Amino acid sequence: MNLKQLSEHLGLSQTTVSRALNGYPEVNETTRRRVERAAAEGNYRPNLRAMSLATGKAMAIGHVVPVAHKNDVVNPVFAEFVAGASQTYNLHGYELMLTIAETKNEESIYRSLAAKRAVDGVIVHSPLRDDPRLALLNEIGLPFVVHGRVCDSKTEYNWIDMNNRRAFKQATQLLIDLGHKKIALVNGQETLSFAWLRRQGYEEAFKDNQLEIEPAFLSSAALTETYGYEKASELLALEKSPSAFLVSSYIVALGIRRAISQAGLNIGKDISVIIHDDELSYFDNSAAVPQFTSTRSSVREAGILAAEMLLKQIDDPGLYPQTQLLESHLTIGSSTGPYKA
Amino acid sequence: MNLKQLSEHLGLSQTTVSRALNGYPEVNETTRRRVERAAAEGNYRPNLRAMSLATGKAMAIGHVVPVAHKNDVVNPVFAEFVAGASQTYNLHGYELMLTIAETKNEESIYRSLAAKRAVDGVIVHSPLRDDPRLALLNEIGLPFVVHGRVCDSKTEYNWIDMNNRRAFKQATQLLIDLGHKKIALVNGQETLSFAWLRRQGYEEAFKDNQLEIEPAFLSSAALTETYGYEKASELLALEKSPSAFLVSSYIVALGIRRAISQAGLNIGKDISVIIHDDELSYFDNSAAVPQFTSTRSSVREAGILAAEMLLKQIDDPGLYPQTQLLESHLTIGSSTGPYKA
DNA sequence: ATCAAAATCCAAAGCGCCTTGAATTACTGA
DNA sequence: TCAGTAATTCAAGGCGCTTTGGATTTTGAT
Repeated sequence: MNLKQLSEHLGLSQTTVSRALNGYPEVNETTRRRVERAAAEGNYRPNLRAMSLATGKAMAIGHVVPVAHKNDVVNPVFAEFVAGASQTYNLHGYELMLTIAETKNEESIYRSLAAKRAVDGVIVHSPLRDDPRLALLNEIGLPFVVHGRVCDSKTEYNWIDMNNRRAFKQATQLLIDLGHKKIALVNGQETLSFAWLRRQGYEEAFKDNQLEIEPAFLSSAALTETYGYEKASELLALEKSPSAFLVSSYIVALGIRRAISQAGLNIGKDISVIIHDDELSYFDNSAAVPQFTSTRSSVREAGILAAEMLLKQIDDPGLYPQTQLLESHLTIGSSTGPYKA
Repeated sequence: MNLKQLSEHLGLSQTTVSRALNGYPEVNETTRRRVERAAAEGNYRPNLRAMSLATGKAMAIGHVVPVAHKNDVVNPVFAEFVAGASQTYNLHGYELMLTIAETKNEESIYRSLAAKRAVDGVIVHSPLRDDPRLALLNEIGLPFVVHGRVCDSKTEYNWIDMNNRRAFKQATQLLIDLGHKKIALVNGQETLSFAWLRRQGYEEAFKDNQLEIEPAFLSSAALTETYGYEKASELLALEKSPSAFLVSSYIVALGIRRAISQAGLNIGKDISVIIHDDELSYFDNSAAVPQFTSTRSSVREAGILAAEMLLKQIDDPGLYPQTQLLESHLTIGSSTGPYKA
């Protein structure tokens, strides 16, 4: 069923039917209702491609998720973020176009999306400290929102981020207050800006308390369970081993927990652990007393907000770049306790 | 840069340029090269929407991922599957349109996708034992491939699945061979067909060995870490507690491991655990001696194959329904050992 | 040199929608 | 009653591409 058929069926012109359905004022209310009823009965929806062509809007948003290599880790955060964004798009009649792209192909994918007019804007995932995608997207003139921030950017741009620096400073301070000094930071890859900012928070807390950082306690890598396990095993075997771990994700913490229990130690008693909790739905850390003390921030919520921000930008291209900094909530669980010598 | 501009620039008709770029034979090789060069220089790509409208093909595939309620668990398997599928689409010039949909909205989303002509076909995720989506998609005539199988379907349809029944039968048999009789099955929701089939495999092994199933040892729920922890804690506290766990996912097994170590027991010695391993990239279980004994099957690979199957079906709508059953590999890790009284 | 066949190229129609500008009808006040 | 205005409706053009059917040029064999 297309517009032509529908309008013939109704004995009206295509113009009138189109206007009736799109809420234009210059159509009689009675007619409008008649049209709407017929459209519903015939299960009529405007052909998306024809509509797009006529209006010049793709009614789609691109999400380009980078992976380093073909079979590399897909950041588990992305599914949750996308679940949030998808909610927003559904509400506004937009589609979500997803591409998982190897980093080396990213530029050509963005260019292609723009040239093909496949999307009205994109969400940039996993920004780097100094991310070439900003310049690229500005050059090709595709509206975008970054999930995270680009630390070294000179220009303004739309972003939404969790306050990584503050979260990790706060968490470090909590550990210091508990008497810990040997605090290992098990971080994500520090070319990624979120990890870099977390490290800064960690360092600031040490500086504020005039404590020295032990370089061996700093590590960064892709956030897998194995990484957590291996790093913690290694650190716990040291003569001067850490008494606390500050960990960038729940998944990594699971590996750390494995190493700790294998070493015969007790989380929350012998060793303290604080994680950042993105509130992934299959890792529920929200019990009355959560298993992990954590800095918490819903990444699904971030997805909703990022999508809203982007749609706003698309609606009004003249808008001054929007930014939004979400605060995390430090929640005490059973994985932290006072330092024991 | 659009076709009109490009053809004017070249002093050719739009017809010729279009044909040159689309590989039609009726164009001089010299001309074709000239056109291709100019197109590359001008970074010309056909407008996707215009192309779609003209050809009647959307050049997009829909993935509708169901969640029970708005903030419910997004199956972590989906991200990995989609990463595979996306590879295939990139290769063939298709886009991936993603919707996270509450179950109650699914029907309207499929109908809308079809009526809007937004996609050429869809992948059906997380099929139920008796899934209404098959009839729906057949009714609206949208090509589809199911990731998994619908147990009670009378009609033929395209699917790709892992041999869940055989995998869990084999795993159960391994445990029985090791002397275990009290084997707990920690399964996914058994309205979902994968979980139902796994349960059947488990039951068949028991029957083959003339063993009785203890009903208290069967459980099923959404696959979260917490579920694993709580269920294992509960079972281990029983007077007659299981000596082995057969677990539907890595994530759930992490919770079980937590419960086991909290009970002061040792995995692989006091208690055996076998998991099904979807080879999620952030849970690497592929060490020389993996931490978990597992039935293994790459869900990313399944994504690649499912996408190829669907594209084939779209290319040739007359094709007889294709099916593909992937076998898993039983790999011995350090989480299993002989039964100790 | 000639003519049919093959090789190139082109003009124009059409995909399904929105939107401009004009035409028709209904309503208002004098 | 009638012009003047407001309320409805419509015809037609255009978005950027593919494709049909036809026109033109080249080629090859006689």
